[in-house]
This record gives sequence, structure tokens and C-alpha cells, in this order.
Amino acid sequence: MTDTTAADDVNLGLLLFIPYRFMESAVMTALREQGHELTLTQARVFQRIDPQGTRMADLARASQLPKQTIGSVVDQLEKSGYVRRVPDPHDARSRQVQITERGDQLVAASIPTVRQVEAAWRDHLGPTRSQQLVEALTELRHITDTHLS
Amino acid sequence: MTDTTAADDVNLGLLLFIPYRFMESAVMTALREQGHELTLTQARVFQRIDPQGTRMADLARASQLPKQTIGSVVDQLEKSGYVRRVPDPHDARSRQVQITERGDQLVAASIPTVRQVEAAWRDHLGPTRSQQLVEALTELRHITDTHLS
DNA sequence: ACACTTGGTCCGAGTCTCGGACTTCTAGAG
DNA sequence: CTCTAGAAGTCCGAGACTCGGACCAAGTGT
Repeated sequence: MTDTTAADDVNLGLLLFIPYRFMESAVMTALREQGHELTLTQARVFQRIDPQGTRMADLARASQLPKQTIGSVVDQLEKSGYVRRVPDPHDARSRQVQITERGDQLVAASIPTVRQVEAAWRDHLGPTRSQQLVEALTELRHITDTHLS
Repeated sequence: MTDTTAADDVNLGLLLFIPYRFMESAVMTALREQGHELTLTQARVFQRIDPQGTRMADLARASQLPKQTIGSVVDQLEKSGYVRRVPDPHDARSRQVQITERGDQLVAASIPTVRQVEAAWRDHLGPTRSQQLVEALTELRHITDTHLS
């Protein structure tokens, strides 16, 4: 893979981060235009909440942030009405973070921009390289997503 | 590209973010073990500083963070000795953020872990898919890196 | 029954976020 | 040469975040 010594070269991490930030900024802008006020960290944590809910501990693992941070961010998301905390039926210690109706609206509001950016990337890369990108990233997820372990 | 409605599916942004966070966490852990104490935001901003220095405004653009945030983060990096601010010879309003010797040590200290993670990914994907991944991401950079515009 | 681990909250201190205000400087038009 | 608009960066202030340690309750395994 790339060598980091050349000024123009960047490591693979940064190659991943640059388009991610691009997509994220586009989505955050669109959400703001539709009255959704989230911070970057809130959005990054929110996107790791499964449709059927996710435990605080799992959210911490998935986003690789300390549980105290997750607690604080979920407080804010709850306050804004995007999520609710409910007791975990299988573990009295746990709380499930669930997406509310307003949270569903947030998800729905982000989809058009996500699709739009994905389409622009597909246009730029061509169908073959787009598919290769998605396939490689999906495969990589098996060894990088701490939420799957 | 992927549809976001299936529970297991994630959009391309998240597919990019997951391995990035993995790499980032691995690097942050290694740096901490070697006595480098940076926050996530400091590291994300630091990695956008070019070897020959980068102006504050360009750092803000590259990282897509407000200039006030960049000011605060660069304050912290300067205080920790990783960067210095110097006047821009071509523009009296501008300051160049330059990497110090200690910053060079930080860069050097991160390289082994970056290489290691890249190698593990290459092993997992195989050489063909690895090359496809790097190629697609490099190509994508042309339309996503606000630092290149 | 007990020891260890996990889940989550709380506290506190420090970092970050970011809009608005402000000053200084640059570029471009007339 | 003058003037205007925009850019660069700092400052302020309020709120969000980061995160280790402490703590308590609950679960797991022996």
C-alpha cells in the first residue's frame, strides 16, 4: 500500500477519512437545512444505533469511544428527542438506546444526500471500481468493525 | 451501492468510517504507549499538516472544521510541542502551521502501526482487492479532498 | 457462596465546537 | 491611487465532548 514518505501520499487511514468527511459534511449540511441540529459526535454515535436498538456498552465498542462519552452523547440525543433509553429485557444492568420517531425522520432526512453523494462517486469511479470499493470495504469490515465481534 | 434499509447494510460513508476508526484507534494506542498524548481531534488535524507546513485556513478547509476549532486545536498541539506557528512569507494575514522535530517523532512513531494495520488488511483482502481499494480511494480523493481544490 | 467482570452513572477537569465580533491584510475594480 | 469586499486569524463565551476513577448493581463462573 502507499508509502507515507512522499508529500502527496497519504496512508490508507487518511484515504478512508477524506471521503468519509466529505460525505459527513454533506449530510450534516442537509440535516441542518431541515432543522436537525446534531453535532459531529452525536451523528457519528447515532449512525451506529441499530434499527432494533443498541446497548450503551455496544455503542461504546462500535464507536470506540469511552462509555462516559457515550453516556454524555446519548444524553444529548435523548434531550433532542432522537433516541430513548429503555431497560434491556435480558440484562438488568443494561439500557437499550432506541431510535424514536423523530430519529427515524433524521435517518430519512439523511438518505437523499447519502444517495446523491454515492451516485456522484459512482459516476466518477465508474461501475467497476465502485463495486470493487464497496466489496473491499464490506470485506474489511469483518476484521475492523468492533460491533460485529 | 448499498441500500440503507436493511439492518445489516450500511451506507458507504459508514463503510469508510469503520476501518478508519479501527486504524485510528490502533495508532492512538501505539502513540500513547510511546508517550505521545494527543486527543482524537488533535490527531485528525495534525495528519492534515503537510511536511512543508499548512496555513490555518487550509487546515480548516482540509479537516472541514471551523477556523475557531482549528485555532484551539493548534494551540494545544503547539503547547505540546508538536507544531509551531510561523508567519506566512506571502501573506501577512496568514500563519503557517509547521511540524516541529517532536512532531516528526510523532509521525515516525505512528508509521509502524499504520504499516502493520495495512499489512493485516492486505492479508485479509488479498493483493488484488487491496490494490483496487487504494486505487478507488485515491481516485475518489480528486473529488472529495477539499485540500486539493 | 464467593470472586471477578460487566454495565452504566456520576464527578471533575480539560478539550472541542462554533457563531459573532473585531482587526489586519489582500485582491480587484474603477 | 483609492476604495470596497472578502479573507485570515484571534478572542469571547456558552455549551458539548472527552475520559479516568469511583461507585453501585447485576451477571457469570467456579
